[in-house]
Amino acid sequence: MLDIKKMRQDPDYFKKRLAQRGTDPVDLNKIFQLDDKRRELIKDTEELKAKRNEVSKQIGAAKRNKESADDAIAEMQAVGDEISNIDKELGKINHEFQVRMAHLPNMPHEGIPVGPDEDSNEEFKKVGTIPTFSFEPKAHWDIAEDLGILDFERGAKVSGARFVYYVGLGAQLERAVYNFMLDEHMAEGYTEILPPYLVNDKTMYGTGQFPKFKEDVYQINNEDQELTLIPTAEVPLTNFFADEVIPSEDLPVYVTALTPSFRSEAGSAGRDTRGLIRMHQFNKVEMVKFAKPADSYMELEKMTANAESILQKLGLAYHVIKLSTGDMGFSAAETNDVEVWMPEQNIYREISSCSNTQDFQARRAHIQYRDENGKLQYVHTLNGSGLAVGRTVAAILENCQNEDGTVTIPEVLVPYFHGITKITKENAVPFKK
RNA sequence: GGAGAGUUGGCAGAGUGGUAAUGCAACGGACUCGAAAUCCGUCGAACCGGUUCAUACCGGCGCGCAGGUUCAAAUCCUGUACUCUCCUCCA
Repeated sequence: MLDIKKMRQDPDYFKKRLAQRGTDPVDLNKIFQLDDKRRELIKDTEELKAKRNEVSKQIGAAKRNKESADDAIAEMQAVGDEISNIDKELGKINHEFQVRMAHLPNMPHEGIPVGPDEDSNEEFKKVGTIPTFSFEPKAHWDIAEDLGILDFERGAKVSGARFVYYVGLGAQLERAVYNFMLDEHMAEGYTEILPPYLVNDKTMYGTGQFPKFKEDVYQINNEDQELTLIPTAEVPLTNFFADEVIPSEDLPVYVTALTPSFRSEAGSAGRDTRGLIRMHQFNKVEMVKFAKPADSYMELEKMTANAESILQKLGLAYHVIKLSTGDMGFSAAETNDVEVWMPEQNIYREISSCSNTQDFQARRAHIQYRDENGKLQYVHTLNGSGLAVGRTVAAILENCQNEDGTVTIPEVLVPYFHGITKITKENAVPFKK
């Protein structure tokens, strides 16, 4: 949620910057109109309420003295009607104002690339050596199905498209990868959390998924209760401190969690239909930070480095790009995407997205701290994947494949993989005799 | 799932229709070499609107939340969330 007071001070700047993310300036004009009307009505009703409070006090005094107050009461009846009329209209205006405000995306941070879509993103870092193969590298789904460690057919049988079974060393590899990631983040000062996977609407609103992006999620209706399957651990992690004041000596707070993420992928029909890249359910290790405003951009760089460090230790090539105004998510002010090299397609694929939302989510979820003067301020919240686990497994399978169809396990994962160094047809699925 | 109790300021805690006692804490001052104790004073979150460069001041709102009744609601009515206790069930 943006700050209407700041918007009022420089409407043209807000119009210009939000237009760069695709918001029609007409929407802003409507909001400013509503804000004017709103404040006018507030002034009117508050004046009447002040009068009513005044006279009611006199009525009270008169009654105590056993004097008649009938005239004043009659007068206040009329005032009361007027108040309730104005309040009714104010309620409508306010509601529309709030709804429109809630649909406005965050302001882009100064200095990030300006452009309508992903073509304007800027690569600013390239790390690792892109592997070369003496044979034609296979896609991870072919490698995995040949080994029997991923079963997309049975996933479809039991749940539908974009669901999968990990089997044997496939399941163990997934577990090795996320345990490795969690340990790495803990060493960097993150506190591990195991959050709820079902959250209420208020929580979804707090991080900015609602009201605008309801079609992207799975919802559960159980009698009178409506809950949403989390599309990312960012939602329960960021809302951990919702409606709270974080003691300033605790800042910055770093938390991390492994959770499944559930996404309906409405609108992605036909994209990435094979493999682990785009599933309705996938595991992700998420990092979330609560920071003082002055530190938040330094924290964003550190968080991006935490995500990168996982790939470095796994020996995977990647690059980092700064998302343009047109490609950023709704709540973000600035976003770094980390993309890992996928040999079969010969492209980098997103494996982490690290964002600073500044006070955008904190305003929605009411997450504050006290500054040096004891005044309440909104914290800045950051979130980033560290990393998408399924996509990491896919990247390992493709980058570490051998000509004979086996997969060599990155050294750092071996201790997390019961000492196994290679997935072969023989050890992949223990029940296969 | 059933029954009961509760939710008031940073904390404790009164308040059954007349506009939020009191105590602690906090802040300022006096006393003191300084501190403690004591005394005096200030302060009732956050939020919203207005005047102001700002400090500040005025007003609204404010007793879990949302409605309702009333000239007036912490107080009465309806709904609802959460916490606690007991019973029941359960991995």
